[in-house]
Amino acid sequence: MKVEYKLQKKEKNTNARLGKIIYGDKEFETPMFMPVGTQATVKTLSPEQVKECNAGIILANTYHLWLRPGEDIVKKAGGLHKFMNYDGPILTDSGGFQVFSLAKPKDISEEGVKFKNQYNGDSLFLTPEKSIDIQEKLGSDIAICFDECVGLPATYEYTKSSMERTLRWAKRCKDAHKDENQALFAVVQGGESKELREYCAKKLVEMDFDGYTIGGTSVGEEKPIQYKMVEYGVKYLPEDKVRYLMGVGDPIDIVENVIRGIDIFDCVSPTRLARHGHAYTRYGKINLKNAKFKEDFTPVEKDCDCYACKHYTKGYINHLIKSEESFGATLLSIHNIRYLIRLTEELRDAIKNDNILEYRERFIKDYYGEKK
RNA sequence: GGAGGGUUAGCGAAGUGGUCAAACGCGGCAGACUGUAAAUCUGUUCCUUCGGGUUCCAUGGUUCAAAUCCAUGACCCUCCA
Repeated sequence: MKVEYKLQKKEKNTNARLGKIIYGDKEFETPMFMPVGTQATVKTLSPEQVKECNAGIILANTYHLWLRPGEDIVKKAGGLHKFMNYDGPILTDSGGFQVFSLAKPKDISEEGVKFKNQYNGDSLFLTPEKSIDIQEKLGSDIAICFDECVGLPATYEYTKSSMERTLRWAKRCKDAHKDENQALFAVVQGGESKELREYCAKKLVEMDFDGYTIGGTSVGEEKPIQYKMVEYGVKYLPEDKVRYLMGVGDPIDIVENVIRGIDIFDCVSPTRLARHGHAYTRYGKINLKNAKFKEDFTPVEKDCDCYACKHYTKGYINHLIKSEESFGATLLSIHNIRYLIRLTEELRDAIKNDNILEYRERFIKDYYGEKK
């Protein structure tokens, strides 16, 4: 089902925006956080648990589902929604991040990117057309143009030529894309360069996509650089189209980038950190594996409304994580996802009240201040 | 009663004269993690006032030097009576 974006309100003092994603008869407010479910599952959670966190869109991955179980099988199953039993909107990433995380520079050509199947060693070749074909077969609601996510540091020359190729790939994706029920978003690249980011954004807007994403961040850059990349990327994007910052999910980064005009975020960290025993809290990140929590029979966060905080204690979760019981990862994933979604809910309120700068100040004081 | 084998750090287990404060695994204690090659990875784990000190069942011995060789004892395991 094709999603639609409506801008509702702009915050008075910043570029922050309140909007909504319309999905059939359902509506989801933005800014929003999308939980990541790479392999057609948000790791350790059932779709019911994901929804209980008040999640809207979730993200799945073209590359992984291409390799396993294969897009034809998902299609045969009735599409991604039926396959994984999720009736909310689903976005598929194009495999562009895997160009960064899995492929070597020599594997990338104008035509596409060579991969080695990690499960059986087969040679694989992903192209813009192939990525779109897979995403159409998967039946996601939002497809992403195949891009190259460039790691940092990178030379200006490489960043420029890669970005130009990403633009050509975006055109090929648009030409290949046929499914009218599926939205297609394009990725702004251009590394740390103002000139390249702005150029890329303008060119993509000329091609006219359903939404735009800022890519090439969350690759290990310093925070101020990330914020600049977003500012450059967002500047020439149309107001009536949704803006998604790919891979970003550190709480402070969500606050800072909402202020800069981002509507959607995704990040693996709430679920990965959960599996590794960490929890986000208003007063910073805590490691539930630490011995000091063994006899702490209070919830992870006392005023959190998530299932884990309503029913379980730090001491119990410490026990589960130390015993490698998967329920520990489930509880912390629920908490961390709910934490980030709650953060976006608070940011939406701040936009409604035109006091997002005050919100940021309070957030930083709490999150990075003296630990309680 | 006889014949073998064994006892090493919190646990399991290497090491069989010097390069051994002693591999490795587990456990413990910490740390990292940003469009998921990640329920993974890294550090650390006898004591220390960082000079050093005290270890490899116990005691005695051989040797310049012993976890390693010898003697005796304790305990454990297997087999034979």
